[in-house]
Amino acid sequence: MSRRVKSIPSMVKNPRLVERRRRQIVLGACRLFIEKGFHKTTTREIAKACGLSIGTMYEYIQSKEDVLYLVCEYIHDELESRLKEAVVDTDSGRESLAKAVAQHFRVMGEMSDYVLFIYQETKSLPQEAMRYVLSKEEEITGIFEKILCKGIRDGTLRLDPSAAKLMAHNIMVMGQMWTFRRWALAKQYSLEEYTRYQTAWLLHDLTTEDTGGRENG
Amino acid sequence: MSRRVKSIPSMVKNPRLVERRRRQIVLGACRLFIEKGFHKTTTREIAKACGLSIGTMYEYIQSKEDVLYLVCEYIHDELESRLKEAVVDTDSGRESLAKAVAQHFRVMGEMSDYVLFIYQETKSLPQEAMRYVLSKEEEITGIFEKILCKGIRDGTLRLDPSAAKLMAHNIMVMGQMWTFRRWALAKQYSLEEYTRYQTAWLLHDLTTEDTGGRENG
Amino acid sequence: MSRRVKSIPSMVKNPRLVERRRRQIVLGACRLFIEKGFHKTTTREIAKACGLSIGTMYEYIQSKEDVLYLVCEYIHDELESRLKEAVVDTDSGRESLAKAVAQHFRVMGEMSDYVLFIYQETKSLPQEAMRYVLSKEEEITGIFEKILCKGIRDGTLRLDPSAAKLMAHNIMVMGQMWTFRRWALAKQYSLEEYTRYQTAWLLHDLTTEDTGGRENG
Amino acid sequence: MSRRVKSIPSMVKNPRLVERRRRQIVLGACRLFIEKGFHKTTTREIAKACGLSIGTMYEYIQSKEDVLYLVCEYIHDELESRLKEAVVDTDSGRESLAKAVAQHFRVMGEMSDYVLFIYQETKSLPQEAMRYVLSKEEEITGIFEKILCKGIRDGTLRLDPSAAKLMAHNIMVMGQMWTFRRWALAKQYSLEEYTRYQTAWLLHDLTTEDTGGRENG
DNA sequence: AATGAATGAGGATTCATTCAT
DNA sequence: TATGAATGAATCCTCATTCAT
Repeated sequence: MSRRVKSIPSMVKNPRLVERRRRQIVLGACRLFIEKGFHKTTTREIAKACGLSIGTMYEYIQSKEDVLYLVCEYIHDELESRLKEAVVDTDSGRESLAKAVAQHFRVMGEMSDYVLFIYQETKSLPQEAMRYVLSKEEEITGIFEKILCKGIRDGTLRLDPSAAKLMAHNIMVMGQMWTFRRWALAKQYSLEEYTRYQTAWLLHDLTTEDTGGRENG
Repeated sequence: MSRRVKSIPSMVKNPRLVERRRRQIVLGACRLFIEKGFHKTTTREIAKACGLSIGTMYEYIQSKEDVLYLVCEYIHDELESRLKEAVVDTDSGRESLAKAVAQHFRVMGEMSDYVLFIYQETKSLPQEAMRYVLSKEEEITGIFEKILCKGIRDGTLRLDPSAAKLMAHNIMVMGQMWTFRRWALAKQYSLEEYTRYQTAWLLHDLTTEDTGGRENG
Repeated sequence: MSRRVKSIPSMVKNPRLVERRRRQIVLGACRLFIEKGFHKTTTREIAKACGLSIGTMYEYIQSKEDVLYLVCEYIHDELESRLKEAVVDTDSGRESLAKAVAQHFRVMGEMSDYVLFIYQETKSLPQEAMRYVLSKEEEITGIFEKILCKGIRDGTLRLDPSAAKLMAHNIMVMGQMWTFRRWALAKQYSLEEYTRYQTAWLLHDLTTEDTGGRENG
Repeated sequence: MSRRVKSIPSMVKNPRLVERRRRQIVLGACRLFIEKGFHKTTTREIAKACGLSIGTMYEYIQSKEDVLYLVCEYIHDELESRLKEAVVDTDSGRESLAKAVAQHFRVMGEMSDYVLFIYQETKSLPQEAMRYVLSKEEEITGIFEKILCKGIRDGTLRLDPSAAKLMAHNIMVMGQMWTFRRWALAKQYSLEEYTRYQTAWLLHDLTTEDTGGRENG
């Protein structure tokens, strides 16, 4: 929940302008990074893509890695806000989960390339920036965790509370999986089918009695 | 099952030697790639790590990307053979699945770094090599698919046959997930707990009646 | 004696303002140049150090080299005026020399960093500016030359008149030497000892009979 | 006396070759540095001047500053060895001094540009390298100090022993002075006249009775 | 087969200076 | 007058690959 964003220093003072230019940079870079990957994209290409001169671009960032960070941050923000759209506090846990999962799959379908990119390039971030990006990922996962806990409390979901976090991660991955296995999955399933199967599995299980680590122990 | 390995040309004729040298290269490079990533590792470093001179190394490969390919291939072979160890044809589908899943989680736990690497750097392969690596991934997934189908046939597993492939992918990802979410999961779960929860979920579901895409449709 | 200062054009008309701003620039830049050297100091840093915006600063100069020139000029002016403080026309040559030399050493001790800077960066000036700075150096040397000539005329100093200019340079260098050899000299001598030894040598020689180029010829 | 040269790492293993190439680099760079100064010389220019490709050059150095160091080292070595040529152990202190001073002035006359360069660019060296270069300068100064001490011991020179080091520095500077004040001195004196006057002054003083710091104390 | 020196295109970044506001 | 955002040529350095020995 902490809004402590790693802030990147800029030579330019006007914060409004900084924000606008950085948005330009992010949008330009994002497209390129997804197309060619971070390492194979040159700073010159980024500058061109965002309509700034190389010098101007460097007024708003300190290094190419900063651009990567900005892009990751942007994608995560986008993912988070779009997921939150679907979460309404008045719903029951089960309803809330169903909606959130549906939205999650929808967003993953739409932002497929972005999520794949995050998966592949987060590791290229410097330490600190990476930590921030990962914490953001955890935060988003936390949305599902909270919903699951609510469902446990209001009795609409059946789940060992100590497995709630794990299940939240499972849900996250189940959505993201479309992005990094699409090359194989799409041969047989449409996104809709995929979503339907996965959702069914998920909700069926969470609605059925007796789950969670005791059978195999 | 296609053994059509993309073969990399070598200047050296003696195939025995080629194989030995390439093994050297793979082992040296693998360590470096995992430590620093493909792009941040230089060919000089690889040569040093595998105890060959730069010149000699280039007698056995044509480009740095070839090394990446060799490493990916090596990892996949390793993964596949270790998974296959646990698969015995005489078991029932359910037994076979239980064993394969257990082994899968075990291997993922042990080869964590390797799998993460595959996730992050496959994209850096040139087209053709990437296709091969992906086909290999599909092949491994196929092992689970086959087990699932067997279980469906012999009645020990309950699953919509058209969801078998999807479930196979789910199993694959569930194992790999430990590699790319360990940073978050390990805060709360040990690998053993993780394995237990996930396995339980999986098998519980596949043993329970009525799964697969109808509820939500 | 020539007051033909190379004048640097300014966009600003008000000469009072120009002078004030340039003083700001010189003081800010001087500190930075001494700390980091001319080349490693950026115009942005200079602007910041003198409390002006980059744009404003450039209203008062035409190039970074202009700043260097202004700083050199400032240092030379400072050196000259402080040296002249100690020169009184009514003294005999010998007395005058003793006082001037003492003051010279004192000033060199105090302005050590400045003098060192002049030694190291004058060469970075453009042709014309360099010529001016050198002429200024000659002018200061001229002060000693005049004193020596006076001493020759009034009989209080013994020196081949044709060696007067050379001896003036020697005196100059003897003072400046503390600035560029302090790293070695200060290990063994304090500034006071240094001054005493050097002054003694100098005056002893100029008071003794028969010096100057005949013995060795 | 310590021959502990700061050794610069090279990618190339053959030490003979390293030495040869570095000599090329030094000679090429030296000329350029003297012409244009260190900062205004680009690495490409250096590479061209020494007949190596930029890549090859960087096999033998690690940074542009390394080249500066090599050049400074080269100049100092040259200066030292040429000065030592003139020093013979069997001479008396006085004779030895006369010869050394003469040689010193001769060398300074010939290597004028080199010495000036050392004066102006030593400061651009990184810490450690600078320390080495300065220690070398002290070492050369030590040659004169030893001669002076010898002269004091054998009675051929009259000098307060505690001023010996200072006088050694004076001699060094007196020679170098031609390099950084030639622009003014040469207007009136030829190098020969200059040498004659300075030598006379120096030796006259050291041969006369009673010098050194007591008169003014 | 093995070696490692040579190559140079290409990349990230800096910074003096300009100019519209 | 003052400002500071914009510019892009210029710079140092890296590194995959080649090829003579």
